[in-house]
Amino acid sequence: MQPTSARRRFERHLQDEGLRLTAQRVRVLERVFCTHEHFSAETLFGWLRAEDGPSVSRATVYRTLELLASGGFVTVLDTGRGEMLYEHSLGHTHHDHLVCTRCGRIEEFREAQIEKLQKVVARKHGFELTGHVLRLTGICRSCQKV
Amino acid sequence: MQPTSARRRFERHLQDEGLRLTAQRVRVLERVFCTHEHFSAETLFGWLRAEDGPSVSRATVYRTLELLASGGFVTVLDTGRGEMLYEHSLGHTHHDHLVCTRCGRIEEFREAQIEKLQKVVARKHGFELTGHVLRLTGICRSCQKV
DNA sequence: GTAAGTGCAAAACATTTGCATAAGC
DNA sequence: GCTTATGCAAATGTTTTGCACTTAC
Repeated sequence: MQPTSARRRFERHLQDEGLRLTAQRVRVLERVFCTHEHFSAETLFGWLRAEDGPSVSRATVYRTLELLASGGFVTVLDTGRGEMLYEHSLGHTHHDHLVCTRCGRIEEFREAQIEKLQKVVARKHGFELTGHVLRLTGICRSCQKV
Repeated sequence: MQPTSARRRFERHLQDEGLRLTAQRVRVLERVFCTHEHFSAETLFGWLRAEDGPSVSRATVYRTLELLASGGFVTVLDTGRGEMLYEHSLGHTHHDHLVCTRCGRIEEFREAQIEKLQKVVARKHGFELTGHVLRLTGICRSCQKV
């Protein structure tokens, strides 16, 4: 998905929800769609600060990330160490992560069968499934050689 | 696993690692093995405070939980809400969790088929699998009614 | 006796919030 | 103009840390 297309969608989303289109919201959205890495709110705030100076406040970065997450523009990935990571999600199909505990390398995977089984488990427990975190940890191919 | 047996193992573990057996460490271990619930460091600190008064400091609770986790006496469960939960793990078979995002309720499940698929995914990516985090989030039966 | 462990309070850290000001619609 | 969004700084909540004191070995 192109950044411009993301922006157009975002503008439509704001309008649909009766929210205002502000320079800060647009700037956050565009910066988010400039990167394919995973990033934290704090990291994003740092990027904006470095690139534009004090154009968007820390509070607004947090508030806008929440807005983007609820609108499906970014997905949240819980690292398991007290901070949330984000990644833009338009044009990305859902995936989970494999993390190398030695070098930190992150690979993505898709496994429909696992998704299906998760639904079965949730139903069995009477839960209405809203999301999941699946992170496989291990040693990647190149670290195994060392 | 009986608390006394856990304690014996713990004492052996400390000796093996050249660590000291202190009243605080024993008290934390015993309190941990008294409950089958999931608990946070803060909750555990509260229990100890309520039951014995100021017998173990907050810092020591945190430090001892880390010690217990690294020794495999407790496992850590990341709730995704900025706090870590713990549960004692001796004598428990492996399981994953369902978390209700409304009331915080946690249920355990075991699903061999998912575990098997995880191994397949890891092999496909050339990873040597060492662990995983699988947490399903949703709305539990009683919260759905409200 | 000495190194490891503890307690305390302060610091660190990510995130949230109250409220006055600014700005979209 | 009315209401929402922003910025700031202070508050929050959990976890970590520096350091003097205590204690297991």
